[in-house]
Amino acid sequence: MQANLTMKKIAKELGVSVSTVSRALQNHPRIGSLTTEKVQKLARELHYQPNSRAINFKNNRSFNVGVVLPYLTEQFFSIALSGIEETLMEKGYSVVVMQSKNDYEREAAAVDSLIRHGVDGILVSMASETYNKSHFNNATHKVPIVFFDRVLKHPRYSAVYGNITKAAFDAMEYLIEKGYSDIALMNGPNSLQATSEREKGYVDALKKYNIPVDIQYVKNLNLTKEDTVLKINELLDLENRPRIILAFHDYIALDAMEVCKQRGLKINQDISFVTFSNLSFCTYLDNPPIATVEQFPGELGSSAAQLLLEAMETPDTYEPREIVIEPKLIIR
Amino acid sequence: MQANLTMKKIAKELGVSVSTVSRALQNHPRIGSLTTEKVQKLARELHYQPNSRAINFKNNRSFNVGVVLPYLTEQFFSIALSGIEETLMEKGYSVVVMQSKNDYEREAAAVDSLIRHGVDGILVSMASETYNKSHFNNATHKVPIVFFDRVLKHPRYSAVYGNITKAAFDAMEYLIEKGYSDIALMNGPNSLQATSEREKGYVDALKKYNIPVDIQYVKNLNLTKEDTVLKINELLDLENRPRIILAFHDYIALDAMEVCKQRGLKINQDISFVTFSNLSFCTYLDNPPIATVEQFPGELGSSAAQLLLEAMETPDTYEPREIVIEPKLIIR
DNA sequence: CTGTTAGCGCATTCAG
DNA sequence: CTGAATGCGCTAACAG
Repeated sequence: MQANLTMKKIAKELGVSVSTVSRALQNHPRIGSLTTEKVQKLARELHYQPNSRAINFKNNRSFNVGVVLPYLTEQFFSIALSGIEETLMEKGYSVVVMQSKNDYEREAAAVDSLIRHGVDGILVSMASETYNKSHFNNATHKVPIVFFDRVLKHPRYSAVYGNITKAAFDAMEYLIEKGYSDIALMNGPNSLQATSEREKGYVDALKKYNIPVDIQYVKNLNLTKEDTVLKINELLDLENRPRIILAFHDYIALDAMEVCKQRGLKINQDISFVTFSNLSFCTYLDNPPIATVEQFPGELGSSAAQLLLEAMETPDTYEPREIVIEPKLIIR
Repeated sequence: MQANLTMKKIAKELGVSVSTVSRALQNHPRIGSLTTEKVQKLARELHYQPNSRAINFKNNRSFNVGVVLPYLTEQFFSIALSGIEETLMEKGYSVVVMQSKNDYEREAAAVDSLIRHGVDGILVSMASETYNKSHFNNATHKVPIVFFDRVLKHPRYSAVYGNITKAAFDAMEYLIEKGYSDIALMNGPNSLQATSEREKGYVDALKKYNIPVDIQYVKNLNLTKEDTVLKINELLDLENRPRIILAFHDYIALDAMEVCKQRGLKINQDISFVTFSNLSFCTYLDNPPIATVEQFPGELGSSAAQLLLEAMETPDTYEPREIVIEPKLIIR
């Protein structure tokens, strides 16, 4: 564990100066080929590794990028992270990851910690409990920030997100055209931008087909299982209970399905689901959601990473902007 | 994006020396409380942030830890990573993550890249295709390495892993006591240590109950879907096809179940499954595996992180060692 | 072609 | 109590 083989030692060993070693190691043209050879040979023999901390320091770059997301254990985010990692790795960057657990304090601490750890840029998918944006403002004075999926829409920031309004509209239109009615919406928390967008798509589609919007059919969830159980029960207790439920994501649908089954309803017969995410395991269900909106989390992540790369590598010409990834309705 | 507010500037501003600023900022006792106050006030107003790259350089520490694992998108690993992140975050470390995609070259490149990025330690869950260990040997000269789950057993390295032999034995014993016979094993790739351990537990249990080991019942898979389909078909083609299948993990079981259904077999009636992982969504299946071995990936990750912390913080007294996490058989 | 020097930001030792 | 000087490892401008 000797991390202290510096150029100085190999310079002394060879009786040359440190700068000669430095130059020889980077194949500087103005160094004699004999010297270069000699230096490189010894460096190899001694397993010389340049001290990255010194280089980071000197260049004021770390080639590290921070990622802050709600939960690593949610497949949506781990897929996004995977896309991020692949994109950045190709360009020689490493990914430093932190979980906010949807908590504002943790998110602020994570952003702060990343800055202190010296990352060159930050990717964020916001915590649902984030009510105050000052931690982003502070951070953006030091490094560029790009949001993905759970974005902060503001001219100062770049953001990559799915067109949720259209996705919701398309899903509704598909269902309505298919002849379904009594469609309820189990939406996300108020704090998420996507929640109002999803509601808009839902309402727009109903309006287009002159179907009255029943306010009782629209529920916002806080994403805990208890709340899901509560809200699905409320929906099932309505005198005209919904035939179809548009669910925030697959896990909400699965939890709701359980309640339905307990109450004696047959899935995809008495009641069906459409979800906003396409988790691989749903194909294994005997009665999966009849349709699902694929949001391409890997693309979201890698597009955000691309934007960040641009922001980091050409900061002078970089202008914050938004990229919209079109989700795709998948009929099962 | 001005990342260049140094102590020098605040020293000049206040007409004191840089060293005074440095000391004031760390509440050095030998600095006048007025000066300290004055310095800290200005630092706060100017949003002074110490340059972490300079500090890393000076202390020869980065408080970054590298994690190399096969796939972020596999829930087992994302849960492990989550455990790692939680444990390290508490101690002020950040996590740099890289995927090996089970490829030796990528794994070696990842380890190398982490070293170059200046991490203080590395956690590894080995790629299944890793045949050469020299990248670990090189790395361990610079920073400590701890393996988790897919471990390299060697006195030089610490490792945290599940007791797979016992888990397999327990699962088998449960099945045998329950009266099941004709139990097949869809195991992992040869390259994984756990594969032979699982086979040992399987064989040991059969021997204990004087049941002959049928070599045709034991299949090693390469974890591609095609191979899974191939091997389950081979098993189903046997004249006495298995009644129970012990599967490497849930996704193998799910893919195998599909084939079974296509061939007209009823799951949990004609054929049942037991798996080596407890993925949350299995509880939503209509016919889930009848039992599963919970391996506590989060614990594996956080225990490995603990060992690494010890190795990094008290390198002089640290001795590599192994921690075994006992898996738990969960009957559904 | 190669050596000397300076400097990145900070902590620390040595002087006052 | 405070300032000046030093050095971490490396690169690069400046001199030969």
